Amino acid sequence: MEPIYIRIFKDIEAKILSGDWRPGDRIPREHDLVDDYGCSRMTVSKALTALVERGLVVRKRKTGSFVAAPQINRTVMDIQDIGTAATLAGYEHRHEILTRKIETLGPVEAAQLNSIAGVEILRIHCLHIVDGKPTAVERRIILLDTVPLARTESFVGAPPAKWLLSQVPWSKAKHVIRAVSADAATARILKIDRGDPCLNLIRQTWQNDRMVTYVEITHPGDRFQFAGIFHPAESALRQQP
Amino acid sequence: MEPIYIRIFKDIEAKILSGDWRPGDRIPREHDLVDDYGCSRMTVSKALTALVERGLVVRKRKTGSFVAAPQINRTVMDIQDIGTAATLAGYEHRHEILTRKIETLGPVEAAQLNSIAGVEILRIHCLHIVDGKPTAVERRIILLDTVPLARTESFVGAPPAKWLLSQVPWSKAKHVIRAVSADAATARILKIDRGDPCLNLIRQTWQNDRMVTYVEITHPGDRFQFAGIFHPAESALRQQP
DNA sequence: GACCCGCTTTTGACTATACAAATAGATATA
DNA sequence: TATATCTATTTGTATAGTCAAAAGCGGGTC
Repeated sequence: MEPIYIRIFKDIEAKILSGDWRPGDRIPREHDLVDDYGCSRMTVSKALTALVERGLVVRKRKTGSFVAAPQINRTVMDIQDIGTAATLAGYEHRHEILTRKIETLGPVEAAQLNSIAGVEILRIHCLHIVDGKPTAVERRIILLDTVPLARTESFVGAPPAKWLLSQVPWSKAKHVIRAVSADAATARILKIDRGDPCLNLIRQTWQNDRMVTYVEITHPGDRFQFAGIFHPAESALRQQP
Repeated sequence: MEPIYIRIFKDIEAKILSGDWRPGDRIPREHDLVDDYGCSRMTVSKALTALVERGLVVRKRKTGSFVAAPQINRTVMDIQDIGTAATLAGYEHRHEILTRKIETLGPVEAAQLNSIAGVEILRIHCLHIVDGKPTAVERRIILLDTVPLARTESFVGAPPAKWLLSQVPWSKAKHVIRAVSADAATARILKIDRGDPCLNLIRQTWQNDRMVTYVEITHPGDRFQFAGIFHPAESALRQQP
């Protein structure tokens, strides 16, 4: 028999991850959940505390509890929203959409992504420019099945990573980081020499086992690095500021 | 006024991070903590739950709660114990200590590491060989002040990363990941060509604001990558298996 | 309008207690 | 001796409340 607080946790998590409750939505008050589940407030509170810890919920006295804005707040992901990182470091950042087209996923790529051939995808190539210098090429595939709104999104206002994050909470992410030599096309776009070392990041994201996006980001080795400071303690205890 | 459960959390955390209570040591029973702090068992339990979440404590019915074996279980770190990663992937792994000497930290390096010149350090160069191929050069500095036992450790049995982990729990870590070209020395050791792309990882670790170690690991780009799958949910709820 | 005051809602911390589940160690049995 | 059974200990979940702190809201005063 599953503990009640875990049932509550999973129920709410499911509502959020499925997109049923969207970022900013208010979630039921503790008292209502007490009524719904027929349990004590401590039990509800335990579930909500875990959801805050998980990063899906924010709570505020008097106002209530809300679905949190999805955030890349853990693990490597911290490092990888180029725009935010650049802004934080005090640099000016802009991006250019190089190509943007709707296709169907071919069999080879489907196998590679562990997805199914024939589904509709949006393929985007995007260049990131930080401090006036080309700093990353982003080659991305978005599954239109999972994110239908992407079909009409131009990505001019916010780059794909940022836009996606505001649309879809992720439940699983896979990363690969490697060093590669620049191929001809990449070298031309980034204005570096062929063969120069590049930092290559691949990220694939799922929402409840439905693939959301696959992206490969290539940085010139001399113009970018991933950096992060980790205090493992911080996450466990979160006193209000 | 700080909540009691946070006081308990911090007290125990401090005992563990200072090395006062060592991995495997039993920590006071909940009932004893109740007496010590003059609070209810629920409050103690909340603190202990947070410590489990933080990864510092394991609890077991009937037997009690214990200081957890330090583990690299979060963030990028998952990926970076070469030996473990190699073994998991089914490869044979061994390492060779190339050089090992005790020095004092020079002013330039001290500034670079944000440490103080003149302190005694152990400098180690180490080669990692996976599946018969040289896969990483590790250049490491260990502060003998913080880790006195390192003075007499040969690192033949366990490579420095693993040995350190068993000795010192970390409270803060800083990472940098970049792509670089192999310099002459690195190329020779790794048996690659000068200029080949390499994945370069720098990690600096502290225990309570005392620096523990600084390490730079260089991988041939074609022979190594960091990969990881993240389920942000897992950490928040930890049901007993 | 600008400011202060108090009311009300909602979460935050905590208590004292109860019973359940796991299990190490002792005891009894074949 | 080996195995099954019991028991005591310790954590795990849950209850049903209390009091406190934050903060939105409205009213009154100047």
